[in-house]
Amino acid sequence: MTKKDIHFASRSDCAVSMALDTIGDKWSLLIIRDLMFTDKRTYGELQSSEEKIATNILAARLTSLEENGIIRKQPDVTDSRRSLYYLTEKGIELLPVITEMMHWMNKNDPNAVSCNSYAPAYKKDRVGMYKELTKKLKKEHLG
Amino acid sequence: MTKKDIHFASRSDCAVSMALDTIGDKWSLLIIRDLMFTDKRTYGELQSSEEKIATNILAARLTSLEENGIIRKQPDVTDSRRSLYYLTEKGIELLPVITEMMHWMNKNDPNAVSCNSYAPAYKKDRVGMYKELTKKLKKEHLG
DNA sequence: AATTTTACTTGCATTTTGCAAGACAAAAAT
DNA sequence: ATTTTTGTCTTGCAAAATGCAAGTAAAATT
Repeated sequence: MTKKDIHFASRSDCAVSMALDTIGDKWSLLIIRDLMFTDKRTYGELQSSEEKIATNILAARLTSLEENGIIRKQPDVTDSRRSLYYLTEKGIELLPVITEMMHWMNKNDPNAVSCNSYAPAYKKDRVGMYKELTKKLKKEHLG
Repeated sequence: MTKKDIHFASRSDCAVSMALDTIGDKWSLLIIRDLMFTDKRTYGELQSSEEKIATNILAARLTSLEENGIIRKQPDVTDSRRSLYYLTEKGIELLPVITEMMHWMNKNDPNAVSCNSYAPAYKKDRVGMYKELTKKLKKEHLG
C-alpha cells in the first residue's frame, strides 16, 4: 500500500474516476474556489464562506487536500496561531475544471452567479484566459 | 419550493456550488463519462463499469440525472424490459468539465488512464476539439 | 493576569453510500 | 404452454461520510 492508498483505494485507474476520488466530494472544490478567486487564506476566512462548511469537515478537507498536494499550509509569521493556505501548482491547474463547471451552470441556470467576471474573456479566448489567470495565480500562490 | 428544491436546498447561488449540488457526488460524472465516451446505454451496461457502482445507487443517480435534465430515458423498442439512456444537450455540455478533469489527473498522476485518446487534439486546439466532439455527441444522443 | 481570538478536536445525530437479497415483468428456451 | 433466464429495479440493513454543538489549547490582546 502506497501512501495515498492509506485513505482510500481508488475505484479504478480511469483518470476521471481518480480525479473524483481526490476532489469529487461536496466541499473540496469549493475550498479551492475560494483560494483561487478570493483572497481568503486562513482557516477562519475559509470557514466564513457563504456555504457554511462545518468546522470538522473543513479541517478534514484541508488535511486531505494538503496530502494530495493540491494546497500548501504555511505558518503565518505575523500571528503564530494561524496558518495560511495556498494553492500548489497542481491546485492551480484545477482552474479550467472549476471554470468549465461554473460556465456550465451559468449556461444552464439563470440563477447561478459566478464568482468572477470571466464570461467575456471565456467567450473570446478561453485558453488564453486560462494562461493569464494561471500566471496571476502562480505569482500569488507559489514560491 | 420549486420542483428542484424538493430534493435538496442549494447551499448558495454560486455557480460552482450549484454545479456541485447537481453533479458533485462520487458517481454522477462517471455515469456521464460512460454515456459520453462509450456506447453503454442500458442499466446493465452502465452497471458493468469498472468501478462497480451499487445497483441502488445507480438507480438513484439515473433518476436524479434525469430530473436535472442531464440525461434522457427512452424505451428500447427491441426489448421492452430495457430503457436506453442518452445525454441531453445539457449533459453533452459537460464534455469540457470531464475532459479538463481527465487532463488534470493525467498530468498529475502517471498511473491515470484516460478513456479516450484526446491528448494530441487537446494540446493542439482544445476548443476546436470540444466543438468537434460535441457535434459527434449531438448526432448520437439528441433527436 | 484575565479575556478574547484563532484553529482546531470530540462526541453524537443525521444523511448518504454500500451490500446482499429479493421482486417483477418481459424475453428466451424447452 | 410452461419454465427458465435476463434485465431493471426495490428493499432492508450495515457502514461510512457529513453536519451540529460543545469543548480544548495556544497565542494575541487588553
